[in-house]
Amino acid sequence: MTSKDVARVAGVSQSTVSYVMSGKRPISEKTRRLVEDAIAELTYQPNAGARALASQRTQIIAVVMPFDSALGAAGLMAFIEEITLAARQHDHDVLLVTAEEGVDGLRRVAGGALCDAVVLMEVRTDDPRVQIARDLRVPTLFIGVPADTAGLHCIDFDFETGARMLVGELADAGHRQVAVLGWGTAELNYVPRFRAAAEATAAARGVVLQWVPVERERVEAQVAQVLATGMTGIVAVTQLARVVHALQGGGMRPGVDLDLVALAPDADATGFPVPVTAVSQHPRDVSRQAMQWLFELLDGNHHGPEVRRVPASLVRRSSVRSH
Amino acid sequence: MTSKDVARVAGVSQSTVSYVMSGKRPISEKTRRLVEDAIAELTYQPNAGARALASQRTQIIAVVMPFDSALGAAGLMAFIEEITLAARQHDHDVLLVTAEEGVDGLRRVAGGALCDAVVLMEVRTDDPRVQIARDLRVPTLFIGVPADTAGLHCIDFDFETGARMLVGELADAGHRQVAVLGWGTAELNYVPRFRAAAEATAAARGVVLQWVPVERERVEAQVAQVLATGMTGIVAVTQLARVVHALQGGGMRPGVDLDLVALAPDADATGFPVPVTAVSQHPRDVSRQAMQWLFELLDGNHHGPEVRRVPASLVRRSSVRSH
DNA sequence: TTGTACGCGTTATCAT
DNA sequence: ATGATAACGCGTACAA
Repeated sequence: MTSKDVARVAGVSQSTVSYVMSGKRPISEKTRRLVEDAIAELTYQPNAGARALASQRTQIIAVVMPFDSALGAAGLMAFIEEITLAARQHDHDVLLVTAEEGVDGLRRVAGGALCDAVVLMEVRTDDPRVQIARDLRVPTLFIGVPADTAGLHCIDFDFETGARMLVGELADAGHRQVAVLGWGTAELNYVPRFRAAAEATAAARGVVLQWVPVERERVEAQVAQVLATGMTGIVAVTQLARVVHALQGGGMRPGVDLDLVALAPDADATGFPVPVTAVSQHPRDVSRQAMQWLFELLDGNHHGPEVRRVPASLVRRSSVRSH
Repeated sequence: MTSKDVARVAGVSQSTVSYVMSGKRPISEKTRRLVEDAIAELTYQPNAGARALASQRTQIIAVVMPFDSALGAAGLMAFIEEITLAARQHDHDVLLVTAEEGVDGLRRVAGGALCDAVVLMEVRTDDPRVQIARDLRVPTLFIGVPADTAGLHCIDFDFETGARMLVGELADAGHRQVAVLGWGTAELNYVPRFRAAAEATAAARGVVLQWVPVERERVEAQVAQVLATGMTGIVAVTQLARVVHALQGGGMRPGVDLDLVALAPDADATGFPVPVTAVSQHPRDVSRQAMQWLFELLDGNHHGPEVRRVPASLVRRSSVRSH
């Protein structure tokens, strides 16, 4: 089924069929109906390859995705879901690219004209893909803020403000020293961003901050170690479930024996007997805004390169004693 | 950068470039080097649209995916990861289609020649997409077994055997009545499959089976209700984390005060203080085998329509008292 | 072993 | 308002 067939059935020229579909030319009501009827009768659908070749537009967004993220599987799925939804709303599809393909993956999808734009997740502080992205023929959106953002479009959750809020909350509760159960890596872009802001806030508020790089399999031991020092102000930024487990194991009840705040999705923070005061990374907001921006770029609304942050907000629950 | 440019630089014809890349024609060592050097020099990459148009092959697999699955986010990610990896190994890419698009999504990607094949997840017992898939121009693989499989290619985990193993394990442990904390819906294809097998096994072993359709937010209450009946043999097929929590809350220790078996990924089953005897759905095995099959179909190895099952296996851990 | 020429199904520029 | 017609970039039958 090609547009030629439609043209034959409708008794018009092939180009008329094309113009009826694109609406880029005034068409008389009569021939419009003729063509539309033929399209319906033949259940015609334009060939994506031919359209891409002729129009230089694939209607495809490539998404470079990590498979094990500090966000967790649920966070990743939320990202993908929002991105796909937004794409479809703009008549685009989503092509999945694994982070494992690295720099080559970027080159492949952009260079081969497989896509009209790229969304890059789980950006590293010093990310080799940044270099490539700068002179790609397609607009590229970074979810995350690498060290050198010159010429880039970056958007991310405002980890800095989030860190300030969490440390501030414990400082407000009267703590003079707090432990931050932090990420074990420093490569992910937001880790140093979060950490620096947390430490600056601590310094400004006159509290001593101890950064504990959490290892997935040693959470219990590490929490026990922190508790042993008599510390009663804790910020958990990852592995919240295991941390809560470990605290309970140590006989310490959040909101009673100690104060716990977390960086975690609302679903996670409310999933425990004691709901946890937390800042959410709002993965859905981030991806929604990212896609909105991306389509503005595709529509030629040329905002220059820029770094955008999605506002942080803290929700108070019962894991911190009122004061 | 087109193959024409490469041809000019290499001093050969455009078709020679094409044949060098496809290997579908003997090429002299000399011209091969000429062409390959030119390709490298220009960092040439063939245009995907043009290639698809000429070859009638897009090198793209469409994956129709649910965003909230009974599998959980981690299970879904495992599927996507394996599918994407397998696709890349066969020089294909993955296009994401949301289950929300339903029947139209299928028609869109297949009819528009956007993809060479379709993988369909989270199939329902009575799935409207089955009808469409039968006369699609591209091979379609169902992950899951709908009621009417005539003319379809279906593959799934062997839920039937899994059910037998789990109920059998509790029967072996001497239980004369067991509660199955099951899925709350009956629409998903594997729910009735699992349930029927579980009930058949129970009947054959002379045990009374109580099927409890679990509701995400009422797990605690439902577990309490089951415990109140004095039941000490439990099969959890979903929401394992919440179930374990609820049991602990009720003061019942798996492997001590009662016997618990589960249908759950190994990672989940071992994530608790008491590791749980479980049958894993092996999402990675399922998707790997699915993709292998799919590419056999694409390569023209025409196995007829068929239903395949990925073997179940039970791993004994300490949530069941030895006997 | 290599080159020529056509077709794939659109979009878009000329004409009319 | 509509119809020819020329790209778009690649694959491949046909020639040489």
